Amino acid sequence: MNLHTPSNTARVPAKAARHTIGRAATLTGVSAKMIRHYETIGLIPRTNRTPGNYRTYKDSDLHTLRFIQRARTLGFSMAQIRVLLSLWRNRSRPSAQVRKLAIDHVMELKAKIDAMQAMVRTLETLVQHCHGDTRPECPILEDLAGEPDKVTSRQKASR
Amino acid sequence: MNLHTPSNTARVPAKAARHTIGRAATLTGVSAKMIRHYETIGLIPRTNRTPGNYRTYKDSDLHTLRFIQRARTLGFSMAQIRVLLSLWRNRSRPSAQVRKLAIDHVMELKAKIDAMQAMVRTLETLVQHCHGDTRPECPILEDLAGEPDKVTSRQKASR
DNA sequence: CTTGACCTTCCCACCATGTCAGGGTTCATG
DNA sequence: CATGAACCCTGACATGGTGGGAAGGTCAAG
Repeated sequence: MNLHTPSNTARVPAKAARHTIGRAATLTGVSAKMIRHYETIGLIPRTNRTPGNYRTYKDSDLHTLRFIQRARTLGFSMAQIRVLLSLWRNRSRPSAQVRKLAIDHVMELKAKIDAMQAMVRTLETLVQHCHGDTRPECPILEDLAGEPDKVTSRQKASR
Repeated sequence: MNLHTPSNTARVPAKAARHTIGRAATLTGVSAKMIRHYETIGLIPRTNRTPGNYRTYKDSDLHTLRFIQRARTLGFSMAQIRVLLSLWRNRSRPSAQVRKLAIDHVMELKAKIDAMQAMVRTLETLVQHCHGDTRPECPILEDLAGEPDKVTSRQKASR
């Protein structure tokens, strides 16, 4: 380990620690595959390489990777993260821009949540009315088949 | 229109109505593109063709397509729909099977909803604490950057 | 016969991630 | 110094569900 740092540990300020992609992956929670991918799509800059063509990452690179990982955890898309990164790096960004981006994302999330909740409501109604035994009658299939439909009336109301 | 049916309308029982893929698409809400796709992946059988190699759809085919469309609306995956279709066609299915499939799907949906709601909670907290003006200070970016983090404490609790 | 609307097949793109193959590098140990 | 394990490199292909487009065939109406 410590690929190219002098084995000298006490004298050097340890700032220049460099890591291979595998170490960067375990240290940041971003898989090596994804790190390479982010590089090819230009989300992160190309890093230095060793003479043997291995990518090397310094601590500030890890910081960026953790930023990306955290943003993914919050559900931001790559496109949004690209913007977030540039705002992060821009010391004079207006926080309103960041805030707007986050609010837009929250609205997207809420829209998706609403859509899925509507599905859940319909499905739960159907499930409630299905015997769930060995008999073939099944309101779920009847609903999907668009049959006269005594049960849900396709839940046009109550949305 | 009515590509190959005799223009005779009164005598023929009108059962044998056949439609081109475009008509099938507008009548079912499934795009022509998707109808072809469903055929190639074996979700629906290959239909008859006209002498000019056009696909033709009869009313029962439209019924199947509407079934698929409705199932997509409810968020079922292609794999699940494949099963649902076979259960639908099997007159002696036990309704328990259908019910279980629906319940599993509901659980998947709820898990996704929960995950997204967690994102929303975190983001809304961050948004609340962001001034959103011309100043660069921004708790959102600070959180993403993993800074000491006075605001959310990454919301470890309250899950 | 021409025109325009429709159809055919085939290929590419998205998004984020994983997997696999075939080969090269690094480094500790023998 | 040589070897082997662990790691890295690139590149290709898959996922799921959908859209887009190119290049060409078919149909019906004018």
